[in-house]
Order: sequence, then structure tokens, then C-alpha cells
Amino acid sequence: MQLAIGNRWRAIYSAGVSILDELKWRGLIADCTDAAELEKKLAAPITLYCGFDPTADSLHVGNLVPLLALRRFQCLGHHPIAVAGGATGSIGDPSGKSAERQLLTQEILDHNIASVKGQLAKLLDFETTQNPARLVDNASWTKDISFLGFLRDIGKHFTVNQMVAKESVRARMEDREVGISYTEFSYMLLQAFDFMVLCRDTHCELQIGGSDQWGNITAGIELTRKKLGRPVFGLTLPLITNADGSKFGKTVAGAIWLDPRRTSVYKFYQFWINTDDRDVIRYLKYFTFLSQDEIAALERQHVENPGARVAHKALAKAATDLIHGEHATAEVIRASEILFGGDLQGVSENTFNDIVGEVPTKELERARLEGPGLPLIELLIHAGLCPSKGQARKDIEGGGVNINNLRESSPTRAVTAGDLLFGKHLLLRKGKKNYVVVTAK
RNA sequence: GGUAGGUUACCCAAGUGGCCAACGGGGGCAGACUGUAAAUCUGCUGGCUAUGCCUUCGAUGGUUCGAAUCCAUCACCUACCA
Repeated sequence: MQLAIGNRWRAIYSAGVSILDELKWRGLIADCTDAAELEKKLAAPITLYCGFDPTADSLHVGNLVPLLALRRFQCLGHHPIAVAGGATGSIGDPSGKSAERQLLTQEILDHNIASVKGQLAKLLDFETTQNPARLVDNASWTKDISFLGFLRDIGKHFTVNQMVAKESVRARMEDREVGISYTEFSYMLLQAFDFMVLCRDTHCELQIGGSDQWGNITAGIELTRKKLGRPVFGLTLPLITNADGSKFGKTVAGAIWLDPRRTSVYKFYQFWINTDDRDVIRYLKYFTFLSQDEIAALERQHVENPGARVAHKALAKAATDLIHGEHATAEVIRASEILFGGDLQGVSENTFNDIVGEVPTKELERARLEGPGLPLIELLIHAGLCPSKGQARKDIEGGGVNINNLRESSPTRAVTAGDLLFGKHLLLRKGKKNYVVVTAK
């Protein structure tokens, strides 16, 4: 498998760079246990892990920070283990969740684990001979443990007092409206058990995760110390926040997924392009493997001329390259340039074909355009741009609808074959950036 | 188990017999300005065969010419008591 990150990065950082320094300048260290001791440990390659619970059949951009952090460790010679949470995912982590969640059925869980494993496998290097990544499922070591055995061997090492004191549990106990089930309450024990098992069986000495994982990680550190008498470490990555206070990686339509079937490559690229100016430099540090110098150069250009959005383009390209590969990225960049590059009037058929299939594209039976044509209102619904006729009418009257990039403000407008570009396509736009190509067939 | 209070649109929240498709705020969508940015300003924010019609104020029944509003039952939530 070809890794999008490439060897260039590896070459830049190959010699003598400390992973902690690397994470530090990127702003990727939220908290860490015994930093001085960890620094010493990291002088030689160590094994570390990060867990990913299969709550859906795809990871999303929010999972990218810890995942890329694993990769950063690997690039500097350390041995990463990605843990797919077959066991923990069946329980549900209460961390950062304000309410109890529905348990996933075994079928959904199995499906999710398989999908997520595939995505994890794409972002780490399993081929290198020096420090290949490993992918394991924590169900493999929990499935044969008996309930009594777990209570005796693991449960005995925790007091309910300290468990209750963890932020994730306390928040839920203080909120009398929601509460926390015994199931979710127990989650931290399972994750602690993971760390202990990984330390015992693979000499894993460090667990990384989002800052909401702090409590779970420290639980694992304590368990490992008590059971194995070995000091292990924890490091958390910051929670990514948007400058406007909204949640990173979420839109009204939902999360931005890594799976192109859930979030198209075009939408994925657009998500990054639309990053708030105030966030873009930070995100370059978080989500790309560009060097400190490269990012500093981008920052200079950004400050000098923010309108050019050089930093946004670099961020979007780097992130999309990483997840979807350079070929798909080049295509969506091309489509974006055509759509947002200014005048669309003179585009050739060849050029136009570059955006077909990249932006959301819908088919339409040619027959519906015959005679009086198809009411624009219905076409907007067909294209998925408007949820109802009433909304479509309002959008048209409000001046938000364009056909072939010309504003159409008559709600009674009908679309006929004469409107087709190159006899085939219609380019619909709602608002500034919601494009749909409708293709007659 | 007892008593009191609550359940309104995506969220918060007003409304306590007709002036209610339901104040206000948030969020969202659209427009202007811009740079596919932020901030600001403006409009919209249940559906439709559309100067009207239909569905909606926890659920089901009832009172009434007329119910989000009154009554009854049920469900759920909260507080105090046990």
C-alpha cells in the first residue's frame, strides 16, 4: 500500500528529532504524565498505542488527530499499535458524553469494526521492516475472560471512590436527569485492562488519546503499575476547537467522515477549504505533515494576503491527499477551481465534464424536460438542494437559486431541454457554494 | 408510595378559551458586503394542488360554536416527603 505521507517527510525528520518536541511545536500535547521520565524513555524507540472505538462504520476527521499522532510517532521510529475497540465499543465510553447511549447490536458492531480496521490500516505503515504498525482488536483478549475472573483480577484494583471521582463519571452523576449505567461506569476498567495487557504482551509503554481520555489512560497506568509493577505513560492530545466555538468536524449535515461513501471527496476538500481564517494555521499543524518551516511560510503568506487563501488550499490539499490519495485530490481541486474560479460562462464541454461526478450529481429522465418542462421547484427537490416545495419557493424568491450560474428568481420557472448545457447537463446552485449537476439521460 | 410542579417547533423558552402555525433567543438557510473567511446588516425558518386548505403544542378521550389553553385517564420528567 502506498502511503500518502510519503518518504519526504520521513527524510526531513529522520535524524535526532524528538517526538515530544515535534508534538510540542504543533500544539499537540494537552497533558502528559511524568514528562521528564517520558522524554528519557523516548530517546529510544518505544511501543505505544491508541484505541479507536467502532461507534460507526467510518472514522471521521475528529479521529484524525490521535491517528496522525500515532503516525508521527512511527515516522520517528517508534512502534505504534492501533487498537480497534471491539470490546470497549460494545460497552460505550461515557467520556465526553452527556447521556447514556444505545448499545450497538453485534451485527452493526462487527460491520463497524471491519470498516474501521480498514481505515486504520491505510494511515499507518504496516510494510516497513523496522517498526511496522500493528492493528489489534481488544475483543481478542477480553472475550475469554469470565465476569468473576475480571472482578477478582481487575476490579479489586479499583476503588469506586476513585472511579466516581473521574470527570467522565462525575459529570454524569451530577446531572440527575441522565445518570450513568453500570455498563458505562465500567468502561474505564476495560480500557485500563487493555493498557495492562498491551504492556504485558507487547511491552507497550505509552498510551495516547484525546484529552477526554485522560481518566481512562491514568486508570490504565495505575492498573499496570499495580499488576505488573511497571511504570507506563500517558499523553493526551488537545480537543480541537473552532474559533467560533462550534465543534470541530461537525456540520449540520453531520460529521465529516473519512469514508468517501459517507462524505464525498469533494465535500471533504471543501470542508477544509472553508476553515475559519483564525483556525487555519493551527489546523495545518494538527492535520498535516508539513514541516515547521513550510507552515511558517504559509502563515506569512496568509497574514499578508488572507484573501488568496494559500494556507487554506495547502491545508485542504494535504488533508485530502492523506485520506483520499493524490489522484482523487487533484480531481476535486480541479472541480473546485472551475466552480469557484469565477466566470463559468465560457467553459468548454471538456472542462465542464471535469466537475460532473465530482460535485454531487443527479440523473434526470430526459422526458421530464419535454413540453412545458419540469418546474424548477421540483427539480431543486429532485437534486436534493431543497427539502420541500415551500422551502424551494422561498429560496428562489430570496434570490438564492442559480441555473447554470444565472440567478433565477421566478418560482414558476420551468426547466426545459433548452436549458441544458452541451445538451446534457444543468448546473444548479443554491446559495454561494451548494452545487449540484443534473444530468439528463 | 404521598404531595406539588412540569412535558410547546432543531434547542432553549413565552403563551393559560377565539387576535395562534403559535412572542423572544439560539441554531440553521438565503440575500447584501467580501475572499467559497470573520464581523455586521436584512429576510426566511410545519406542509400543500397556496389571498385559501391541511397537520402540529407528551398520548388518548371529553367539555365547547371554538382548545396549546378547561376536564378525565395514561406515559414520562423534576422537586419535597416516605
